[in-house]
Amino acid sequence: MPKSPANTARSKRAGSQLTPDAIIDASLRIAARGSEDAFTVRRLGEELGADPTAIYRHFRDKDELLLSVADRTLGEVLDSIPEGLDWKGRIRALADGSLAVALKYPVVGSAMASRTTRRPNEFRVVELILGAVMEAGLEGAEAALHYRMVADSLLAYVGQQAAYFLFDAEARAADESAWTREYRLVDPRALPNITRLSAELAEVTDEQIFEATVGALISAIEKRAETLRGPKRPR
Amino acid sequence: MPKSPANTARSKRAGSQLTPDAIIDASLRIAARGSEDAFTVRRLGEELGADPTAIYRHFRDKDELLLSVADRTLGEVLDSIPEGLDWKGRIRALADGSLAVALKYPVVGSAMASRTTRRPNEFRVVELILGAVMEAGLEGAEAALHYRMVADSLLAYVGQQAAYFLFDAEARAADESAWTREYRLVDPRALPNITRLSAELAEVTDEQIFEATVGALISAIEKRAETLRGPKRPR
DNA sequence: ACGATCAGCGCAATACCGTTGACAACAGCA
DNA sequence: TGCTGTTGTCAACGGTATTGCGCTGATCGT
Repeated sequence: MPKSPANTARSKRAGSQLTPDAIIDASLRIAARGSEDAFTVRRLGEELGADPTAIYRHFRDKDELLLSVADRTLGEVLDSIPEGLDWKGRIRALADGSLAVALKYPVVGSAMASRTTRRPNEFRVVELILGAVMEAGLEGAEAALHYRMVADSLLAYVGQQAAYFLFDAEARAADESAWTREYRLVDPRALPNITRLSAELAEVTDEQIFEATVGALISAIEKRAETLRGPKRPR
Repeated sequence: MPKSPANTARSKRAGSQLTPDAIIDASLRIAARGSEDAFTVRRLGEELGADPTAIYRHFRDKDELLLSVADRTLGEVLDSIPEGLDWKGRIRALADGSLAVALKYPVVGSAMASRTTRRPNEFRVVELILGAVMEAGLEGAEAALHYRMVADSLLAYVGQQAAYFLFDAEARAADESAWTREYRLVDPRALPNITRLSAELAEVTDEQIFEATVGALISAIEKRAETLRGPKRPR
């Protein structure tokens, strides 16, 4: 019963066509097709040219596969972050990279928004954010709290964007035109602010919103660090 | 054979036992049971004492039902916000109320995080947030942008919390103990920050994180309003 | 007052989905 | 050579949302 003793000496005769990595690759190919192609076990089998259920020889269930896929994409994000940035730059790079990869593989981004993979690359992300908030000047419980703020907010936001992106283009277009249209048709007496700002509301872009959100998180860290540093020498 | 003798009174034109409101009520009862009871069409039929497919006489599909349910809960949130609060108070009340109701009906909260209902109560929320950011001193495109920042961030965060809450208690407990356990077992050379802060990381509470996040959003609005107001009279 | 209409409901069936158990082929080892 | 365990295939199960058909009973027109 060589169930899973660590030795295994993988060199010898990996008699299988299917490897975890190959399955993850195929999953990413499907995920990259977004809403045009559902990410199902059967579809995955097709992509691999194998029986769908063969996947269960390598992953306990679809959830475990998804976690592995998510960890791979997390690695993509981390590797895209250049060296030598200051703490704000690292957080911005992490945010931008996360959003980009979540929109590239929307199914993964949306499914993992409320999960924790507990795999290697997740720890690297934690380490990165913690390092950033500590460089900003926070310590101990304050650093831990602000790490969670950044991580949770970012993950939630990015996951939500991915889920929204997963709507097929048709439904999304209807959704957005409805916004601009219905905002103008609203009762001006009951909803004066919407009426007044209907034009501006229609013109806000996702990029602006994301930038503002990330900026808010960074400012919060900065401000907290200043407050904690300041009391001896009030400015 | 009329299904159940109960209704009768229903004067005219309401020969049906099932009404949209009754279905929404039943949906909320199921949703309130969280992860103990899946929110499926079949279960809903059971709850109503009717055939599951009868629901389709009142809602086009499950999605439309969910949107209606979500709008009802949005109303709950809005009605819980007291009069006479300043803009910060109103945003905090909206945030707290949204989180509370999303945790009360986690299935609804998680499913609607990336959707827009385009129903009456959603407009009321938009109006409320817009009013708040304008009272804070923002106008036009700036007001629209910061409304979206607050709305999107809040919805995403709250939805993510609801989704996480939906994990059954067993899995969640394993998840959390794993956090505290694995953070201590991590390689201290590769991940020094995690190692150093493992104790503090385990002690951060959800309430602290939510408070910090909402505070960051409010601060961002305040700061932006100051910047825009300030240029003539730099402090 | 009576018959026609028709909305609301139950029932059976459809098309998916993830997952499992039994079986066959095949590699490595004794 | 035969044993054993891994890996892929196949068929099937129980779950999901949804749809088409037929019945029934209340409503309405006459």
